[in-house]
Amino acid sequence: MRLSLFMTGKTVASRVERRRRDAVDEIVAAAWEQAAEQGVAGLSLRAIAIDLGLRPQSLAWYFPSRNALYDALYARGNEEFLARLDAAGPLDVRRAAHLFAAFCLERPVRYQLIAQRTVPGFTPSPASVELARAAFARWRGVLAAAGVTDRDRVDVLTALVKGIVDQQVTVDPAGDRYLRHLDDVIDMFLAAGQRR
Amino acid sequence: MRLSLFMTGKTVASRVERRRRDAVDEIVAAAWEQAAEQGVAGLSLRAIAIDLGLRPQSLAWYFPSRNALYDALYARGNEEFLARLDAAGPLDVRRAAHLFAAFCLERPVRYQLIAQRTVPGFTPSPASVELARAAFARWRGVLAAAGVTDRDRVDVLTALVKGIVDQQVTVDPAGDRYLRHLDDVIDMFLAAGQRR
DNA sequence: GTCTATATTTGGATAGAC
DNA sequence: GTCTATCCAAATATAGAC
Repeated sequence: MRLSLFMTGKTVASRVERRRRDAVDEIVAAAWEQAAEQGVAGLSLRAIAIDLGLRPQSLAWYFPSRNALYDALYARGNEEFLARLDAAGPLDVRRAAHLFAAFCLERPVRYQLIAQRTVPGFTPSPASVELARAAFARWRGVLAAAGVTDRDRVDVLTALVKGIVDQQVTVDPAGDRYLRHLDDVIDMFLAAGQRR
Repeated sequence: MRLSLFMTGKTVASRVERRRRDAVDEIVAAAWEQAAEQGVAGLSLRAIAIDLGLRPQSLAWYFPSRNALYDALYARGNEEFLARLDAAGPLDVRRAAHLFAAFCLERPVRYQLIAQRTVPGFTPSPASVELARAAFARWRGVLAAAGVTDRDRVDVLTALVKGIVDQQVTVDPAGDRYLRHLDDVIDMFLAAGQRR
C-alpha cells in the first residue's frame, strides 16, 4: 500500500494543484469584474469573497492581501498579452500595435493596472516585472524587424502608440475615434525615419 | 444705521467670502499633498482634516463628500492650466505642448485626475466640465493657428502629445526620456500635414 | 464654523473549530 | 479549505452644543 500511495502521489498533488488553479482563476475573474465596476484602486477582497459565496477569511487563504491579488492580476495580464502575441503568428508593427490596442480596450481597468500604474501602494513582484519585461521585449523585437532599433526611436514609437490607445481608452472606450488613425501614425513615423 | 449696514454689507460679505476661500485653499493644498503620497484614488477626508488640525466633521462643512473635493481639485486644476496659458502670451504648438507637459509633470496626481480620469466614482460637475472644455478650446486655438483645424488632425496631434506626456509621467517622472522628443514629434506631425 | 458624541458601514486581520 | 467568532481601524454620516 505504501507503494501505491507513493505512485499516486503525483497525481493527487497535481489534482490538488488543478483545483487550486481553478479557484484562483475564479477569484481573478471576479476581481476583474469588480474592478470594472468600481475601478482598479477600489478592489475589495471582502466584496470579491462575498461575490464568490465565500467568507472573506477564506479568500485570504488564496490572497492574504490586496497587493497579492493585484500582483496576480498584473502577472496574468502580462501573461495573457504574451500568449496573444505568440498565438498571432508573424507580426509587423501595425498588427502588434492593434493587438495591444484591442487588448487594452477589451478591459480598460487592466490597461490602467498594467500600463497606467495608477494603483496607490502596489508594486509588482520581481516575477511579475519579468513578465512585463518579456512582453515589452517581444514588442521591441517587432520594431527591430521594421528597422526601429535605436532606443530613442523605440521610445518615441512606443509613446505614440500608447498615446492613441490611451486617448481611445480614456475618451471613447466604445468607439474608434482615435484608433482609426493608428496605422497613419505608425506609417508617418516609419516614413519620417526613412527620410533621414 | 440701516443704510450703513447695507453699505458695509458687501464688504462684510466678501470678507467672509475671502476667509472661506482661504480655508478652501488650505484644504485643496493639503489634498494635493496627500494625493501625491497615497494616490488620487486614495484620498481620505478624514486624513486631510487631521492634517489640518480639524475634526473630520468640521471639514465636511466645506466638502461634504470625497467627490465634492475631487470636483474642486478638478476645477482648480483646469483653472490653473488656463491661467498659465493666458499668462504665457502668444503660444505656438510647441510651447503650448511643453506648457501642458510641465503642468502634468509638476503634479502627476493632478494629471491622473484631470487627463487620466482614473478615479472610480467621480464625474466632474457641469461647471467643472466647462472649465476643462475651455482649456481644450484654448489648445485647439493654438493648433488652428498652426493650420491644424480638421477634427481628425486635432485628435491625432492631441493623442501624440498626450502619449509623450503620459509615458514621461508614468515611466520616468523625474527625467526627460520621452519629453525630449516632444518637439520632434510635433514637427514630424506638422511636416507630414504639409506634404499632402 | 467648529466642536463632542454617537452610529453605521466597510475593509482587513487573527484564533481556532471542523 | 472553509467555516464561526472576534477584533480593530478607518470612513462616513447625523444630531446637537457652543
